[in-house]
Amino acid sequence: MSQTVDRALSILPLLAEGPADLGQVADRLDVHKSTALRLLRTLHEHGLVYRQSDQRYRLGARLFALAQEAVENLDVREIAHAHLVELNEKVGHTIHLAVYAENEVLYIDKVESRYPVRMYSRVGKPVAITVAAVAKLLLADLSDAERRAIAEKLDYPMYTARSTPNAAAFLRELEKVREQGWATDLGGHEESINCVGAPIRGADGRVVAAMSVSAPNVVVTAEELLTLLPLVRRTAEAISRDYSGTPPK
Amino acid sequence: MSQTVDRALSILPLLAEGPADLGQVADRLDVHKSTALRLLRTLHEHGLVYRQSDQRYRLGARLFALAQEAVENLDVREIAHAHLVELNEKVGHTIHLAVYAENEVLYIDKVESRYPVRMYSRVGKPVAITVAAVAKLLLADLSDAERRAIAEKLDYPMYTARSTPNAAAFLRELEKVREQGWATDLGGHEESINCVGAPIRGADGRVVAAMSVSAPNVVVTAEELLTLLPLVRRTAEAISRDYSGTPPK
DNA sequence: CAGCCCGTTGCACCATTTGCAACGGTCATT
DNA sequence: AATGACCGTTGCAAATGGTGCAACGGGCTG
Repeated sequence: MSQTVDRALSILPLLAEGPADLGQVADRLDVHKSTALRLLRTLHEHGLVYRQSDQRYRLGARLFALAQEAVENLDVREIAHAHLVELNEKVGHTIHLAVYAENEVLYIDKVESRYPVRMYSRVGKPVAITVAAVAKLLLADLSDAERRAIAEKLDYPMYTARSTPNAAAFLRELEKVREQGWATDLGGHEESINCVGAPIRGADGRVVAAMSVSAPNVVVTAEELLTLLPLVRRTAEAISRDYSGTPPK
Repeated sequence: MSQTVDRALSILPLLAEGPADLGQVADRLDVHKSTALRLLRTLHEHGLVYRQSDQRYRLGARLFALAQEAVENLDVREIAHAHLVELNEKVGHTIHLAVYAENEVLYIDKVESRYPVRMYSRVGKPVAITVAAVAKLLLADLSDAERRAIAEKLDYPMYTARSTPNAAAFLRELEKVREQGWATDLGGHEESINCVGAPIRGADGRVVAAMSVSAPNVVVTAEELLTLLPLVRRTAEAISRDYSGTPPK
């Protein structure tokens, strides 16, 4: 809608591919060098772009700060965190929290091992959306039409032999997840890793986030992991209650 | 330099503070609502901004993708990664890799436990710059003037009793690190956690990155951790050699 | 030393953006 | 129910701000 801003922002994904010099940026944008220069300068002032020693431009550090802050003020995350830590203390395994936004599934919190180090793993990346338990939970809640539309647009990489192979299988899986109210990923992403997950719902019953417990085969078998399901579900429900408890002020 | 882009980008840090509606954005930018609307729309199209159900705007998911990709094509990171994994297999503890850019110290890689999950911990945040071993290494390499300028601008939060208390102490510590060519953080950030770190240098001898090994007291004492120093330094040197080996093409 | 390439600057023109005013919807008040 | 306030949205005319051009200067190569 705004040509100038549009051009400026187009520089970012371009630089995401790798550093580029002024000429390259101007070419790719199809504008005059002087125009590209001014846009880059503005981006630079805001720290979104950074000039390395060979004069080429690269993405800047401010992006991290922004991404970080974006995740920090997600209210679900804040409310859920204490519960996740508590669950982690009980079961010891890795806990993930994820949301669905704008066609992407994002991990927004993770609790691992004893000391709570936050990790935004693969954030923004094609997050194994076809196999991850949390992804299934989040997508399962969408309308029929949406699910189908998304399922068809996706790729179905065979991470392992147990990965979801195609759209039809994925839709069936989503249907199942929708009905049973929980989801698993049994070696669908990495052969030796299993997950169990449950949805977190807002006051209106819609799924606002999803959580999962992951553990490698060598520590607990898939069957043993499944015995944690009631606990996981109870935790998810506790978070849901907390979350819908105080109406958004 | 470009007013329109400047205004658009100013919206991002503004939204980082929390979601805001059109009116608030327009006020803060000191422009007409219709102007703010157009800017937000453009940001939205690029996925940097996202509209939540109550019509307010928040930071978008694309920011994560960009931050992710930004870190992915840092060449030091790529070169170092294999070495870090190898070291991790030997010592078992958590390994960090960090760089200094634009007045910030950023973690750009981490290897923890057996399966290599990447984590960008506290990326973009005030990274305990006054106590972390990697931060000391990176800052120690700056010029005298730069070090002093930075040291005076910093805050010195007392995370623990062993945190660096003030600028003078920090400068002394940097001097020491500079001379000995390695650094530690002995309970300066979290009481029970110690780190040893070493610098990674480019062909010109300047420090381009820093790495560290962290372990909790309960697993190894500080003295035991220090016995790893030669190994850490050798790894850092190996990375330095790899890094300066092929001149930037 | 000449030639080339790249980043940079000042300038004049005109496309783009801007603020305005007016519309329509939602919500709270009376 | 009706009124009024508030917020997001749109079309338009004015002019500000962005654009491409041409020219400069510095670094590198032949």
